[in-house]
This record gives sequence, C-alpha cells and structure tokens, in this order.
Amino acid sequence: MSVAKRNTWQKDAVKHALGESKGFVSAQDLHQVLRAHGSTIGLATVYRALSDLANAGDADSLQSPDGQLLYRACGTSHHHHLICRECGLTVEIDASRVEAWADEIAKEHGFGDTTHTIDIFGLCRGCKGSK
Amino acid sequence: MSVAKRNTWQKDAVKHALGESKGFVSAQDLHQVLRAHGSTIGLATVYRALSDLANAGDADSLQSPDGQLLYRACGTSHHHHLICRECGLTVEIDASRVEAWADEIAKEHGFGDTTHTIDIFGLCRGCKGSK
DNA sequence: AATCTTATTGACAATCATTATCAACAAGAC
DNA sequence: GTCTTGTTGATAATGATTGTCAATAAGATT
Repeated sequence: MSVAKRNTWQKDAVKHALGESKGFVSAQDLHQVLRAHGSTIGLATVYRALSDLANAGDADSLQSPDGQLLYRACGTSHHHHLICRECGLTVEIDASRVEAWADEIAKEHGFGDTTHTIDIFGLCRGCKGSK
Repeated sequence: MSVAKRNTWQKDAVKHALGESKGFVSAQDLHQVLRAHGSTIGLATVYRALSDLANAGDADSLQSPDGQLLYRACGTSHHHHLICRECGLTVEIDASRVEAWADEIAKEHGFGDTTHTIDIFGLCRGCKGSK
C-alpha cells in the first residue's frame, strides 16, 4: 500500500484544539479559536481535518438542533451524549441498553445497515439557575 | 383573546400534502410536489406552514443525517422513528422504554428541561435488495 | 542534501437549505 | 362593503458546508 496520509501541523492543530474544547464545537468555532491563537489555518482545512477525525473515529459528530454539525474529541468507544443547550457542557452517557434496543427494533422491522441518533439536550444545573 | 390566525388554502394544501406523503419529506420536496399538482404556492409559505404545523404538534420534525429538516404528519402522541435512508419509508416505533431511560439519565446528572433525539436510520427490506 | 512525486493546503467560488424583507393581497370582524 | 392586519410570494440575504485549483510542502528516493 502506498503513502496515503501525511502529517501536517494543521491536522495536529485541529486535533489539539478539539481536545482542548469542553463540549461540542462547530468547525466555524474551531476555526475562529485557532485564528484567535495566531494560526493561519484555513477554514476549509478545518472542515477537512474534522471530517477526517470523525472518519478515523477520533472525533464524534452530531447535528445540533439548529442544523449545525458539531464535533467533539472522543475515544474509540461508541457512546452518546447529554448536552447542555445553553453552555455546551457535555456528559458522555453509557447507552448500551439503548444500543441493544435500537438494533433489536431495526431487525424486527427488517432494516439493516443501521445507524442511530440518540442524544439528549437540556439545561445543566448551572444554566437552569441563570434563567 | 384576539384573532391571531387565519385559515388559508395554502395552509390546508401543505397540511394535506404532508398527510399524503408516506415518510418524512423536506420542505423543498413538498413544495415541488405541490407545484407539480398545479399549485402556485410559494416556497417560503411551505416553510412557514410546516414550521407552524410542527409548533402546533400536528407534524413531527427531525434532522436528516445530511442536515436537512424533514417533516411528517403525526398525531399528538410523542414517538420516534425508524427511517429508511434510501426511500424514506418510516416506521413509528414505541420508545417508552427509551423515553424513561432518557429522563432518568438526565435527572441523574442534574439536567432539566430536556428534549431528546432518538431516531434510527437504516435500509429497509426493499432497499437492501436493490443495492 | 537535492530532487521528485503527489497529498495537502487555503483563498475563493459555488451550493444548498433556510430565513428575512416587504409590497401586494385577502380573511374575517364590523 | 369596508377596514384592519395576518398572510402570501418573489426575491434577496444569510450561513454552513463543499468544490476548485494553483501553490505548497511531506516524505520517499536518490
């Protein structure tokens, strides 16, 4: 096999910045953060790097309720999230029970090649008070 | 209380067309269907009508994996969906077990005012074969 | 270290869904 | 019928994401 991937400071920068972020962030946000720190990275590159990370399983992606793609660094294990809609605080939740349930339901109806979207949005303790 | 809403043939058309549709449809799709049937309804109006229906609880909305907003006529009961990513076929699924689980998890972490996104995408029996 | 190949970058244009604007229109009250 | 004002629809505006492509640079090869 050939040399398919090259290491660039841009990819590292995105990966690192994603790791620094608390909750889920959009590509746009991440780009602005990087620029604010003096980086000259391009927006398209951030999108590409995030997409690659997500494909490689080093990042998790989901759609925010208003349609933006959000990313977050994560380990390899599949899991789901409890997300504060106000401050972006994210709690990883174990969803093995729901996983099993989803697969079961899908099989039951003859569906294959399934993916699921299971996320809970709410207001965390802190943000509940400040309303 | 004052007269806040007016009945127009446009709203009826959207509601009716949504009812006719099998699975989830985008506003764009619905607009094209309506135009194809000879209606002169405007795209913006379809968006507004769908948004209103969703607010009123007469329609259910969700984000497709590629970021589009999809709508579907539905009763008032809260439920979730198993959706064919190829043909849009939709199966309503009873998710009471998952509902309970979601609430429990949220409470456990001090989250309030929660909403959740629980949807399963896959290939239905028919579309699995035609690949 | 010099060179070569080609994956990658970044500025910018192109898409695409959705929302905002606003003058013209029409539903329903009087 | 008239009047008020919610509603419509053509169009522009927005905003996120993706495509384009010449210039750049990573890493293999010499």
